[in-house]
Amino acid sequence: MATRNPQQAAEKRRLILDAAVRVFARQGFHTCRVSDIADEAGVAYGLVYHYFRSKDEVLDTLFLERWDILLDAIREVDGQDVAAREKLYAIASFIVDSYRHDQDLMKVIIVEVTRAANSFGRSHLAKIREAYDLIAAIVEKAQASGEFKDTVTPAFAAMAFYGAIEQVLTGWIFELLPGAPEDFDQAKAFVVETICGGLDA
Amino acid sequence: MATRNPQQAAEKRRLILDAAVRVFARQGFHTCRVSDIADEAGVAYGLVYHYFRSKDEVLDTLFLERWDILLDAIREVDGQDVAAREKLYAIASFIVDSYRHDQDLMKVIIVEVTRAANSFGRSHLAKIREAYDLIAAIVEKAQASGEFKDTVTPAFAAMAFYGAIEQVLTGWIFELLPGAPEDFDQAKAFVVETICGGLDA
Amino acid sequence: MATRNPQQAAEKRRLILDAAVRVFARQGFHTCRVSDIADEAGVAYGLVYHYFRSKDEVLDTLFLERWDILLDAIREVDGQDVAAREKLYAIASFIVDSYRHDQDLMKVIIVEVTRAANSFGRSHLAKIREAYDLIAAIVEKAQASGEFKDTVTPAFAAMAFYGAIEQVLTGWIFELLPGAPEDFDQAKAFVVETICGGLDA
Amino acid sequence: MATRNPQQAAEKRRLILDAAVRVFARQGFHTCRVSDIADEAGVAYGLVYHYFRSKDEVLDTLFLERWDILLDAIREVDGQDVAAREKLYAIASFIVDSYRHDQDLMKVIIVEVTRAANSFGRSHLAKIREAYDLIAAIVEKAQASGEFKDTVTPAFAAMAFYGAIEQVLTGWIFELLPGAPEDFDQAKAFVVETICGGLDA
DNA sequence: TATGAATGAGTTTTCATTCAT
DNA sequence: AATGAATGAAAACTCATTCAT
Repeated sequence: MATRNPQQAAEKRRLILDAAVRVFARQGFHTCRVSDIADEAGVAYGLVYHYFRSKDEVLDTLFLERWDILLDAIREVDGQDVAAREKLYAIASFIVDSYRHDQDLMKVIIVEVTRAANSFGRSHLAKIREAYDLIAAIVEKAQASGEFKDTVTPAFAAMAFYGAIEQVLTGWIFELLPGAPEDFDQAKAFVVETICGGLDA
Repeated sequence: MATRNPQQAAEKRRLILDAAVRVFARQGFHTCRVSDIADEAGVAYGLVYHYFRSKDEVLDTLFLERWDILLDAIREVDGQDVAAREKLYAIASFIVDSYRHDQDLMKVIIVEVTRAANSFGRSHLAKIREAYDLIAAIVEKAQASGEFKDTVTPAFAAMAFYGAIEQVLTGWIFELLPGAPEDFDQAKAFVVETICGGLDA
Repeated sequence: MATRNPQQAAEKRRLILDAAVRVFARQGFHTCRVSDIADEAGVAYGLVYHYFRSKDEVLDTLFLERWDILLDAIREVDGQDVAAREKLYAIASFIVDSYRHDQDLMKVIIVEVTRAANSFGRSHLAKIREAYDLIAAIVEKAQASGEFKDTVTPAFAAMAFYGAIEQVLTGWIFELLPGAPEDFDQAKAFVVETICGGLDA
Repeated sequence: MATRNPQQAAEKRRLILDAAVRVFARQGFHTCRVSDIADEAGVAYGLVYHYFRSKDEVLDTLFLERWDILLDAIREVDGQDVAAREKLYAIASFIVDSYRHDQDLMKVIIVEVTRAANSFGRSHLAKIREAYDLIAAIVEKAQASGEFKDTVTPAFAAMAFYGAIEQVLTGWIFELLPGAPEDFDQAKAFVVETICGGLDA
């Protein structure tokens, strides 16, 4: 058989990545075997190792692809000339929509990386932290401009904001919160309403 | 007396549990070996299996011991006749103090159970949820009494509140947030300030 | 508590042996644990080791007790002045009655010792062989006296005779043959009828 | 070609099975380790698990391969238009020749499966029983035709016949009976002579 | 005699990774 | 690029036996 062209090769790589998302979401990273990924992708066992150095690298790739998109989104939001509350809404919106659009992928990223700081997330801590820092910077500027009170540190506020969102996604993932389509948009508003507006009457 | 007294036996069991906390915190549950626990406790390998059916059961025990204390604390707080904001402060306070008092134990519970819903936490989801539900009930009553706005659902507010705290602890655990002694008390106030008071000026 | 008298001590030992029979019959020698025996006997774990050097010795004891009785029975039968056919009937009868009287014990002896020549029976091969030899001697004398044909060697005839009986017991044990009370006496006659009379019309 | 050819793969599998026979015969199934099989076969540890799900499955495979051949042989014998006595001779002959041809394999099958009804044979009881039933059917037809007396039930006669043969093989295996080459053919005749002709003069 | 806690050696199985084709 | 056979390290768990009381 003639050598496939680069385009086709890239497609196989993608095929494996997409299969990995489904398998990781279904079985968990540690519970699945490399052969499960190959089977799901419909390719030979060894091909996974042709495109990736290790099982870890598959997850690394998935995480980095997505997280860089998130970081870009946050940076873009930050660059806009809108209120901080708007910015936080846009970020929450982006994350929630990411989940709505590809639940498996976000489940994998949150469950296997972001909330697995002791195992997998460890090596991505710096990358994950970038998101927190970007959010903190938004808060900091809002405090400087007087839009936000300065009763809490920006770093703390960023953690509270991100923690709230991630907890909500986790709630959906493990069916602790109702996750019907309409709940997604509601959640965006709720997060901002809670963090910015507060619960107090 | 025909046998070692129960007191001594219980002490060995405790010895193993305490050693496990240190080992799990240091190496992670999945990365450590049962022999690491035995070595840390200074007992023979087999004794771990004399007191616990499996490595899992050791972690189960640690989690349940602590989580039941947390649930009791929340229930007690809820029973008091104080403002909801006070209650949330008391809960945040309890959790933060738990961390201050035994960082290893809380690290293990959060990293290996609470945030590992896909592996270990799966079997404890119902138990974990109890905490969310208790907090939600506090919010619900506060909304009914007019102390809290009813712009968000109680379940959502509970997740945001708990998610914010856990994220802060995670920040301390992985050194993403300053965790000096004075930061602990500050954090208690910050959480409530953020969730109840909101960031808006 | 005052020291038990020898009588009582012997009783405890018996208690353990009898419990072991039930446990070995139910779970098999290799599958059961020493603690199962102790539990079944209602004594402490360590007491088994007070009376027996090892788990093996418990089975050894059970086997030797019974097998010596069998050897004595065969010798006694052989000593009587009756036809060889009568002798073989008496031996078959003794073995079948042993099974009828204590199915668990005979199951253990056959399944765990006699038919486990590769593991446990290995060390008792000489003892087991004594039975074959005694039977062979009976056959040999019968051939010499003209009661039996000398078309087969005595050793062979003994193996065929014993093998037939043991196979029948095995059939009962594993429910491959009907084992109702009336089948026991029938079997005694069948064995002799087959081995001595032959199947040919 | 993209992969080792199937022929080679099958050969490795066979290599492992043949090595297992030698190891099981020499050390016994329970006493040997999987690594012993791999070493004997000259392959890597893991390859055993590439071809077989477990150590048990290796023995399962050996047993079923051989036992199905035995069942086929019995069925073929039964299909021939010869006297029942001839049929029983042919069966005894087949079993004895099986032993002569591959002593290790037959030792393993008898010692580890057929006579280990409490452990391994348990799961093969139905399969083992098929042999008894086929033999019983032969006896039954012979009784119907008048070739055999009907003094014993066919099921019983089958057990006596098979038990006698197996006991003889066991005698060879454990050197309780002389197992010189000439003894093999003699044994075939002896079994039939004993079971069909009887010992009585 | 009696108890049961304490010991630790031993083995199956899993599965990521490598490699010959 | 593609295949899947081959490799072997790693660890949980079991349980017979010992021993302090």
